Amino acid sequence: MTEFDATTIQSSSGGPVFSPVERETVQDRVYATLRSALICGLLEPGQVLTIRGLAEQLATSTMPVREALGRLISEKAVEALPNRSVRVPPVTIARLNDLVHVRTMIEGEAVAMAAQRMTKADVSRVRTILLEWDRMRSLSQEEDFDHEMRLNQNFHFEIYRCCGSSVMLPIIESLWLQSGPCIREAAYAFSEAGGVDTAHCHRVIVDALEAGDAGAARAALAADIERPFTALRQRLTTQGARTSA
Amino acid sequence: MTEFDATTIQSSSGGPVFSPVERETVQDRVYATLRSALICGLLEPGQVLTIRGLAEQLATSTMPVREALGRLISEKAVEALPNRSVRVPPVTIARLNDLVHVRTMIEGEAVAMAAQRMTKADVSRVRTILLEWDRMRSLSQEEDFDHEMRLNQNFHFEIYRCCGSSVMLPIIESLWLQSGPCIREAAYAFSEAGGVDTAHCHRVIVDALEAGDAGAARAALAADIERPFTALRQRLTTQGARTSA
DNA sequence: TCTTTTGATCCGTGATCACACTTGCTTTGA
DNA sequence: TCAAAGCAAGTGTGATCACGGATCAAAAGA
Repeated sequence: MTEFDATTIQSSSGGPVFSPVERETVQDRVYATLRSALICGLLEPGQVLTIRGLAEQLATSTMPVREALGRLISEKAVEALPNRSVRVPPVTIARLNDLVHVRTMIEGEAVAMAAQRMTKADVSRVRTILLEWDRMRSLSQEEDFDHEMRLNQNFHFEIYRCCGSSVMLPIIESLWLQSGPCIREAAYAFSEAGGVDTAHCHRVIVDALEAGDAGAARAALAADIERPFTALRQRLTTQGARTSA
Repeated sequence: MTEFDATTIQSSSGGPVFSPVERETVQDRVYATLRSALICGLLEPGQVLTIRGLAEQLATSTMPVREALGRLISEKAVEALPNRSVRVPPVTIARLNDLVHVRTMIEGEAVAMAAQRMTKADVSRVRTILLEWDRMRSLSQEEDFDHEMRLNQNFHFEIYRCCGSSVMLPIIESLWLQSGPCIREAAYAFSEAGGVDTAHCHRVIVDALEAGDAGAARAALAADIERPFTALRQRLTTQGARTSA
């Protein structure tokens, strides 16, 4: 099985020339689009999504959309109302605290595991993301939230991928999907309070990873997760029942 | 909103007569059927599932089946092969260790949280399940694995429901879905080694919950999760590549 | 006898349609 | 003027069909 057939095309170095082409279905593209929109917070909490509406916007039939929505529902990224319509979950303080607690526990374990498994190459790959981040900050004065959130996501998942648990990764992805709609607002709220600490936080994490200090990495990540949510929590408690309608 | 309309039918005691009827779609029934089969280990690891085949067995069209399978795929209960066919994930030692580790962490946190929140009524409800278990064991000499696994599931989730985290519950359900196909074989393997300790384990858990001792509850649960898997792990290492084909 | 090719069959994907239910607005009545 | 009935547009669910790709077995060739 691990041997190549006699007819397998090989390069002069002995390796195979072609890697399998990826076959992306329409459903996959729809799912990826919605998922990205959810994680980046482009969809407002409480917003109702209709199959036909999304199908029209995405210029497909209803079929790929309903299956993509079904996947998102079972990942708790969107919720199915008893009317059988679906909406992105509204943000409440209870749900916020719940998400922060679970994320701290699970992602904390992931970085702790990663800290004891990451090679020098792994760490330097993560540092590269931080460098790109710094360059972006210095170049563009106006803040590009979409790019920043994508870099943040890459930073974290580059680490999580090193934890060695293929069971944990999908769980963490689901948690990010659930906290995505909050995060955007949280990022805004936090940016006002001064977002430079985020970079500092990330640097502490990488240092801990490089030193193989699992406890320090876990603590630094906990701070990183907790920080934007405290700002959002304050905003929710003060202006109260705005999103509860 | 909390007031009844003037036209709301009320009983003589003042309460409403009718509660909302549940609307179960075909897709929900298909999903529930597959899910139950998966958790109870009725489906063999590595087995390939076809949409048309399941639709024929369940006497429906392909539509509800493909959507139910889509949900199960995104919950990692089954896996999608590059051929676009789906199968029950095969059992490997690495996956086994991964599942045990993650389950111990997450479910351990859940029982620890539950230990500090459960009321006397909650604890007695859990004890009732153990009593039913004892009665079942004493009555039928031949072992009814299906019933036993359902009681085990009820026991654990009755506790987890008390942890107060609506984010954790779906994650734990997904983990059970993933370890279901292994568990059946593990239960067989463990039953030979003497399964009376399971009842003891559960009793220790309930005692810890009643005392509100989070640490003891977590430790007892960890032992409960670990035990059947060690037997299965031994079996896999000895007879080796049986399921790897 | 073994390899290769060809053909039929099966399967997943996506499109389209019919049906039942919900929703929101208009009309009708007091 | 207001509330209730009625109507119409919109939505999710499920069935059916067409199309492209995958799989497997039989047949043709070396």
